[in-house]
Amino acid sequence: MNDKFLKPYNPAETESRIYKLWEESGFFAPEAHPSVASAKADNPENLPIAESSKLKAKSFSMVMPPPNVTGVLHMGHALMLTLEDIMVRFARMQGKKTLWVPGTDHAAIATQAVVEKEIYKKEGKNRHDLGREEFLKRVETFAAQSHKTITSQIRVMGASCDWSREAFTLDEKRTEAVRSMFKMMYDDGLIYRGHRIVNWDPKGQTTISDDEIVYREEKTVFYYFTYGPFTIGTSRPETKFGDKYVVMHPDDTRYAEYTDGQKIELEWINGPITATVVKDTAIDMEFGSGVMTITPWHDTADFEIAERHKLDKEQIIDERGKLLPIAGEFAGLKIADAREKVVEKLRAKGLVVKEEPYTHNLATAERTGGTIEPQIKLQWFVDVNKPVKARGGKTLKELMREPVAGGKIKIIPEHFEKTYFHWIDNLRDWCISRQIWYGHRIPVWYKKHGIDTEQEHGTNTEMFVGIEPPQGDGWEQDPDTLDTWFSSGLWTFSTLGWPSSAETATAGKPGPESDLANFHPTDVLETGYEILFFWVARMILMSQYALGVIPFKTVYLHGTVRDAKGRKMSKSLGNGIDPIDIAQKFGADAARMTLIVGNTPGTDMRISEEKIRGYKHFANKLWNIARFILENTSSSPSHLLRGGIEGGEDDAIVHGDEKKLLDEQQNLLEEVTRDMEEYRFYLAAEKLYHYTWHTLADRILEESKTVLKNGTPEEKKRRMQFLLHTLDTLLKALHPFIPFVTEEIWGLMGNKELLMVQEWPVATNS
RNA sequence: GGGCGGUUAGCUCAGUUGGUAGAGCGUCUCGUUGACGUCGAGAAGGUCAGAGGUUCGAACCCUCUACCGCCCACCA
Repeated sequence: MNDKFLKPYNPAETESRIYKLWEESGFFAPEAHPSVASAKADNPENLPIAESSKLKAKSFSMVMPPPNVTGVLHMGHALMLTLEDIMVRFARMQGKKTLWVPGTDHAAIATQAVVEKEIYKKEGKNRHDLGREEFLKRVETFAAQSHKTITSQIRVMGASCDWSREAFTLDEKRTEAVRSMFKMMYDDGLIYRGHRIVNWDPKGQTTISDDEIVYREEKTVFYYFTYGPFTIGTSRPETKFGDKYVVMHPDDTRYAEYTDGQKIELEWINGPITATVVKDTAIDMEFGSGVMTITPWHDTADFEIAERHKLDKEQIIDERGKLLPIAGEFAGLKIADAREKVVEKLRAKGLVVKEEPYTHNLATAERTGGTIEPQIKLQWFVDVNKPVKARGGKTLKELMREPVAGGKIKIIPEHFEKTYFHWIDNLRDWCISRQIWYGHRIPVWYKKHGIDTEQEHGTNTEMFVGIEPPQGDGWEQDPDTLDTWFSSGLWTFSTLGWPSSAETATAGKPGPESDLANFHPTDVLETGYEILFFWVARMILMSQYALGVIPFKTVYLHGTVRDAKGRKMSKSLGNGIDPIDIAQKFGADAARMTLIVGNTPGTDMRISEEKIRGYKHFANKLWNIARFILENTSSSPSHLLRGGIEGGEDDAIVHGDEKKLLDEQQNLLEEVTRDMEEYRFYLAAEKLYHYTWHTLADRILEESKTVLKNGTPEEKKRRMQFLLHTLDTLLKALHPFIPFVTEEIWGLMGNKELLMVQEWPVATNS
């Protein structure tokens, strides 16, 4: 027996050494990367398991949700890595050709916001002070540093991913993919440019998507003003300057005497105006006075009414949140200041009817906290309702909905499918342009042939959409960048060689030897439920559209990791538990076990250091079990003892007590295997934990003490065979969950091959 | 306003197709230092949120109610 067993298990001394061993073995890579002829990554056929397994031809693939290069990993990442690594190690031990592609996400707006904040804090400068080029340099430096930290942290957690295929959402290959996709969608008429009302974040100076909005409850005042013969209600007096349409429901008997299109002279904020009556069913007769004026430039609902009736739209507020000249004496004022002053003036004019307290939800930007000010802007959109010829005339919405509705994609837990459908059914066109600098610049170039009347590009501008910049002089690239989810939507196939591998193929089918052919669709997509819409839906959209296939067969959604009190872990609360810290203190195995046991999919979980400490003890318990077994079997030649279990000349073990114990063990393993195949890792882990501690250690080892002391030579031998066999088996079964300590023990037992590529102890169907 | 989830032992949570409730931690008692930087044996502790229904039988299925949480939403 190795002397190491005389001391308690020491994860800190063990884990990094073991990871290195794995990484250098080349077994993380299922086969040579098409573009990398690394000596370490070209030996899949040497996988001991691949030789013997009937499942040799099967593959298992998964892409890692790329962590944002905004800093460091948190517990949520640790959970993700653990779950995925369990699936991957399980598949590998089943003899499947297993690929797990790691990567990181440039996370456009999130990363830019972090760097901007940092620069402002240190130097008091904003990005415009630095200029685009210099600023991007800073972001890239930060991202590179962050990338380095993150990839080393992924290793700490024990993730057995294929580093030879690592990707970044903003690297060269992914850029090619993004541009190809943009062009493809543009050529299909799915991407268009238009004046639409968008969510403008005055603080971040950019457009954001509907999904990046968070609503905050705000107490304000609801005003009733006299507007000619009407009383109108509003919570936003400062936008009312341009209001020249007064809208009511066509069925409202109170206003039956007014007709659609009727002109009315009335006194308003800055003097007399002519208002036009509009009848529209969007009006809620019950709310306020049943009459409102509209501000199409700064309100989504108003914009839609204006579109329906072809009304004029005027901008009242500028991009910085200040009033424009249309506001007369109030021009240049900030919204908050203007509000009071406008009310004051109206009050002086005797036009204020009443004021009442009012609570509503204020839209704010998730990243910057700025109050969203809707604006009409020229933006790029993805049309989700336009039939796609190449896909049988189905719309993107339908392409997203169908595979989930038809069961081709299974979401775990199932109830999220409802949420998914609800989201899709309410989906509007996706605004993909962002006025930020960090990200994929929109692959569109403009050339002016004259002066346009508008500040933006108009009819005198030629436009070029392509993968490479156009030839010739005078072309200028669109200054905007793409929504980060546009590039992450391609992740399942942009990481597997699309579009270049697709080009070499015929009839739209990827070349036979490419990663795309071998590994796409991927098997599982594992991620947090909070990005079901952002990401999962977009991946389905992109893959269904571009390749005509689903991106993955199963979506496993995990919950949020919370602190012991159930609060979200956050920097501002300072209640975060650093997974790397934990791994150093208790071992990555302990952290993994804590994150898995009892953690059902889609449900939030709480963790605390005490919990993790408990699982550190588990690793040590296993360590001592091994020590006991090795100590008590070392007197006999181990090859003799091991031979017995498989039958052979000496099949003593299948008799007597050991037979019962073996059956019990086999039943447990079959149950665990079923749990693994059906994604109940929380149960599998718990059952193995329980068996190890309370069946093997507490019961079997205790009984064995007597047998080994007082039994006949035959009984002793049988018992030793059983114990060694059990240790072998249990190490294999526990390996996906606690890979480090099991690999370490396995090695100390004198095994030459790595545990990570041993065959799973139970035959499986999948 | 719409949708979804939760409510099970002091705490954190399981309970896979309905068969009179389980784990971890904690608490209490006893025992252990020749596998165990400790471990073991045992104990206490739950009318499974409430009400009604289906069933031979319900934590689990159906209806309603209460409370908590989350997501979505353009009521000016």
